[in-house]
Amino acid sequence: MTKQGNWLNPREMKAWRSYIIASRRLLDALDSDLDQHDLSMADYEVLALLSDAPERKMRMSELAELAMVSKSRLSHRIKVMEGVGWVKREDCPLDKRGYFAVMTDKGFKAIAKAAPDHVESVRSRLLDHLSVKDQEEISRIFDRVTNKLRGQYLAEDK
Amino acid sequence: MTKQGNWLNPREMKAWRSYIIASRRLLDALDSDLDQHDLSMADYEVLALLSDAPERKMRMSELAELAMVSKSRLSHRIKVMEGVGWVKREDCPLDKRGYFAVMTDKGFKAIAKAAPDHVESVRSRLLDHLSVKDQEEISRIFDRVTNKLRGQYLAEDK
DNA sequence: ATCAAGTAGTTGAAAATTCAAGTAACCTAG
DNA sequence: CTAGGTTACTTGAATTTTCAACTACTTGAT
Repeated sequence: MTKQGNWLNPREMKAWRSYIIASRRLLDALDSDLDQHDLSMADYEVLALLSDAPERKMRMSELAELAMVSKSRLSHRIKVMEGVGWVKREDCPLDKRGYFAVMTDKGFKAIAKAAPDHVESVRSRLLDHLSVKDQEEISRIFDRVTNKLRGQYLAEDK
Repeated sequence: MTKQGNWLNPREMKAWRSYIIASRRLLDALDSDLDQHDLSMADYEVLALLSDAPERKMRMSELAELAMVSKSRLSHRIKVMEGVGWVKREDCPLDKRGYFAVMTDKGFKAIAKAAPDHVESVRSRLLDHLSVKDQEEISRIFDRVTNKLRGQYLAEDK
């Protein structure tokens, strides 16, 4: 797995650093833009997924998978969102091990309030600086990266 | 600051989602590749910066800034790295408030050992899937994003 | 010289995240 | 129908990160 001795050439190094630095700054900015709504990007994503789901409810596992967080983390997070009154748990009749996370009206209002600001934030921090061509390049390139990563993940073990 | 009502069109949405999903997976993969060396990306970055610095030492503030982490976080992190014997603190004679973080030989060995694997990881997870053209696009696009973010940051307040 | 404000860095507590178990239910081969 | 393995999720403890002081020093204006 470790074919060594291959340092990055200047072009590669540049691409890597440009990407990683912009990404760290960008994610920080987006996160701090969400502060005013008492949300993090991760929580936003969870609520956004829930709000789009049929009946605004989703199995914990599915939610964890789509939001790309661990089950444990989701579990903890849902507990605090439950405390705030944004979601409830509901047990699943078909599989008694399972639970649904169900968004409350209050939760829906919270995300409906945050969403326009978040969209504006994504725009002003990122999209506004990309031409149509750039956007297409980004989609193409990062879709490929995701596909490769998925392949590697599957190949590596489970 | 909130010019509203502007949802993302499909192209924008696609670019945003492709980027964010790939990035989350990529960063996760890189981080877990570093596990074998008992390092996180953030710690790796700190050590890499130190190892490149003259005398392998750097002022805490400068290190925090370049590594893009808070002073507090760096302080805590350096404390654990000190515990492992990778760095030491040394006080700065010119400014008695200040400290240097100094990389030890042991720390240097640790990062020298991790570096080739990390580079290979960045390659296999990202760079290998980018053409030369792609790399140039990435550099161009994300440099612009960083510049805009810097500008916004300055404009917003401090 | 003095004092107010700013800078460098640390600290401890609180919040978030990860990690390793743990519980309960489901599934399947015999 | 049942033992063994897997799946769904939670939990508590450990680690990490953030947050809000706090100390000590420096700087600059008077």
